[in-house]
Amino acid sequence: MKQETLNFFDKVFEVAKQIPYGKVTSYGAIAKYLGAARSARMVGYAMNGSTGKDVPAHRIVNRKGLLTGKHHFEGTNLMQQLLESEGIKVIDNQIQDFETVFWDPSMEL
DNA sequence: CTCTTGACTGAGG
DNA sequence: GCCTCAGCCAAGA
Repeated sequence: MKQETLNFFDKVFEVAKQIPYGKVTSYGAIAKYLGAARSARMVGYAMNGSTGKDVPAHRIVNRKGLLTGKHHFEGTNLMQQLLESEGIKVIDNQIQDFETVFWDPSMEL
């Protein structure tokens, strides 16, 4: 399976889909796993097309555990609602116990 | 090809 | 610990 054949966006989606329930990760972690540690911005950029797909974009936050991408969701608190539904505590767009729920693809995969 | 934009990150003050 | 600046890279116009 040559992942090189996949577009950068597709790679991001594949990794995002592998994020376990009740866990979150950062753009940089995904980018690093894809071999593009400096392309964290691209990860988020790619997520623009995540809506409508099976990609749990709500599980992806920035390195601070802040829901920077919530503005790309339909509602104003939809992203937070989804995370809380998975047992992740979120207060004011900030994930609580971020280290506990953090999931690093380059570490687990 | 060049310029702009962006759901980021790390370093410096 | 917070704010600002610069670097990073890919896609779209």
